[in-house]
Amino acid sequence: MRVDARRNREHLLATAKAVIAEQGPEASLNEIARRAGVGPGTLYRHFPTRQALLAAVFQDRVETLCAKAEDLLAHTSPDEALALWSRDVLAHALTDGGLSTSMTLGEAELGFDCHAAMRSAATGLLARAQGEGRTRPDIDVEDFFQLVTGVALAASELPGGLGRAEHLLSVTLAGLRG
Amino acid sequence: MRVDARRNREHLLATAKAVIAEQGPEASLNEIARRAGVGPGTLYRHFPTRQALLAAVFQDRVETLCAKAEDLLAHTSPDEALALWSRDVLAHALTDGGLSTSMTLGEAELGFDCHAAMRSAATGLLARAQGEGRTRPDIDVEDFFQLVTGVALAASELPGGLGRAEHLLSVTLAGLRG
DNA sequence: ACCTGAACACCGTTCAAGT
DNA sequence: ACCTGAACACCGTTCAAGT
Repeated sequence: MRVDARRNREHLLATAKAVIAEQGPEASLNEIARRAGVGPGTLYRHFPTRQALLAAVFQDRVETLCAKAEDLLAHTSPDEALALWSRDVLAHALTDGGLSTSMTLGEAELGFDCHAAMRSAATGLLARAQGEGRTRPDIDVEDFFQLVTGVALAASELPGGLGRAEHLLSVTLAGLRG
Repeated sequence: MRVDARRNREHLLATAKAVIAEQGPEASLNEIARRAGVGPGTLYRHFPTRQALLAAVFQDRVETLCAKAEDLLAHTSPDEALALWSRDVLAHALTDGGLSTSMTLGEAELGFDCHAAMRSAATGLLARAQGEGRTRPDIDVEDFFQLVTGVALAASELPGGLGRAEHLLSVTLAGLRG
């Protein structure tokens, strides 16, 4: 990779993070390129699809969430771990519409498959909560994610912020216990 | 209202219903006008905003939902009425992305305020379920709607259809009972 | 090898000109 | 009074031409 290419990529990514923080994940790609002082073709060269760009933008946060899952798995009781991680996922989801992108991301992008990473982090927490804790056994990882995603999507449409979202999440978590 | 204006309006509405059934609520307004054989200005004259158009398109279904609520209020037990109505709302939501529009609709459009209508229908069902039934008292109508909307939004992003959505809803309803 | 930016087909929206 | 459709400023996306 040529030096100017590498520099372009980094600058595009930094610009994308800023613009997406301002305008959300639907931000105009042309504007990102414009602000980065680069032609639209250059953006497409580095990030062939919007999803590829979003994966790169959110990668850090998803990795942090996965690390947090490992940590909770090792140091917290089954039910509490699941509840705490759900809240973290919710907070991530409410920041720049991060979840819908991280969750929906189907295929590996840039050697980093957000969907699989989140799924495997959640699988451990959920299985333990179902074995040693009080979580209903007829729930799978996909159900769990859809419920948390649902609360996040609904809460992001109406005002109320994280506080309201956490209230809704507490209802959902109660449902998961039966 | 002139006869040609009235005819244009009706034809636009019918065309909009068809196009939205095909492409969802984000369908191109220009295309709706084009298919109706009318200039875009004419569509804007009759429906000044997209929300106004969507309100007209979904009005029948929202009215049906409200009538159903009245019915359940009169003829079904508190808990069952709330559960059955939730399922109806969910089914509506999964058809052409109907819910997000009906729910988010803030102000009166065409003398028909979807949001208020749905809210008042739900208020009766929820209050009764909290008084005579087993529903948690710390839930208000807005919470209830957000939770159902959340399940609908999440279920509409991933495959699985109404069946999967009903499974998720059952978890949420369990949560509403504490 | 990589960047460039004009170009294409769209979008929502407006508004002068018509009837 | 109502309709018309060209026009405007955008959008995502592509690709020949440059360096």
